[in-house]
Amino acid sequence: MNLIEELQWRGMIQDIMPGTEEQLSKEMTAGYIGFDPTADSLHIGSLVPILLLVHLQKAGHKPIALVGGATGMVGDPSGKSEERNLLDEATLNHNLEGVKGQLKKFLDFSPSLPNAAEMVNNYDWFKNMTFLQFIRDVGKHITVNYMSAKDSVRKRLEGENGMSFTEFTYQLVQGYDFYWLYENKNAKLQMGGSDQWGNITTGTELIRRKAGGEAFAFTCPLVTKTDGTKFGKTEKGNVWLDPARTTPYEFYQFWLKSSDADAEKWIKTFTFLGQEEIGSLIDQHRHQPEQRLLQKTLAKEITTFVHGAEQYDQIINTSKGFYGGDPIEFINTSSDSILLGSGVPTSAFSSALPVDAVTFLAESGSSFFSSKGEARKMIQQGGVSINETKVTDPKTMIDDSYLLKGKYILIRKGKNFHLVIATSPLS
RNA sequence: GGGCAAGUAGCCAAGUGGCCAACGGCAACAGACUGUAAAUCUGUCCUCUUCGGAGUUCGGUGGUUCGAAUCCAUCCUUGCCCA
Repeated sequence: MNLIEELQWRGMIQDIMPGTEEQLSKEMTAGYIGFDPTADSLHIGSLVPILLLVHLQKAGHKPIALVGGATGMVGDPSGKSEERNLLDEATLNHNLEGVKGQLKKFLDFSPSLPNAAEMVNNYDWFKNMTFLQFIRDVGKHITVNYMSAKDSVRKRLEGENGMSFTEFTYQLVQGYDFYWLYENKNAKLQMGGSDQWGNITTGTELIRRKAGGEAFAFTCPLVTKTDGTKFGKTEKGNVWLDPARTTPYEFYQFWLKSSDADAEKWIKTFTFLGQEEIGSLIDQHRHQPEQRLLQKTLAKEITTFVHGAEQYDQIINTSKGFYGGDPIEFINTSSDSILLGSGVPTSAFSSALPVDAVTFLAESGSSFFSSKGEARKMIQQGGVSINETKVTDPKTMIDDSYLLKGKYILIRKGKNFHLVIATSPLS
């Protein structure tokens, strides 16, 4: 199975330019993907592009990860119905560093490799480019008619919000990236999410017209959930790759909670397991869905890939402790480092016990209960347990007798476990 | 610069003088059912609350009125058309 066939099987190819497969089987090819520095960490939406680069490298080709120091200053209109706000330079630089640091973990940059991965920043070739230079050397080759025909542009022209010249220019800026990499790094392939197709083809067009060369591209479908809601969100927001933003434990739990239908799709896309193995996993899962074998495997593979095997072991231990048996028992018998190490959501309670349950929850420092009113409502709806006992009366008093190991209290909102550390218990 | 249209809660979107914290849908959270699924049904969903209420909203500001998201003036933003 060649690279394209494999990616197709994994459901990672949406559009592909004719000749791409031939190019890839002909010679070692450098291919790139751009990452936007819209935040200082990538989130799991960027995982698919990262995996594309990894697959590319595994197949013997050279992956180039481009961070958009220049394009990030402009703002990609693709998939956006409104004009984007520009980031200031300090934020941009901060984000760039964060994103670069993460990308480094996933690819092999060893200089000894013939197909060593490379990281570039398009700011490097744009910083000295003048406006006049750009419109003479680049803009001249592409017609406005061509640019306007792109979906990302057309939708905005037809829509109610219009589009600034800056965003209109974006595809040309990105197109020039491809051209530059083609000329300087011999990059003949660009990949990206399917929303990037329009921008990508502007690049190949530019290469054709300006350099008389031929370049290739394919895109991957955007990851969706079967129920149509947005992928990659939890109660607390985006799922990030940065353990400081989304703890490995929460990361693992995100995948573990995926639905059967999603798990079947995602295990192909997000893991490196082979066709046969996945086939048999799906088969087993269908016979015994309650085992959640697919979800467990999916979560294990991705968590290991992103956070490492050691973290995974710790998480699995914690997860089993909380969900498998008796959480109270687990807390009582585990060391602090095991309890806290992998990142079960925790918070510190700072007032003195005893207090009533509502106040306790509201002041637990937890993002799960933002106010007394909310805590009360949750209790009244039957959504709160303290130390695994459902709280039904908002006036329940929480005192020292609730403390586990003299300092912990286990709160549960819905199915989320949450550890509160009482720091100043009444004695 | 001129003409027309629009700006409502996280998003979409009703309301066009009092019954409006504002119909409905989506998303989100919780409950039941389950497999830490999905689907379905139920509740919550501006903020705070001693659950009795209290406070702040409908682009901004001023006005008319007993009373405005709704009327008037003006400003801002956006789109379309004309110059």
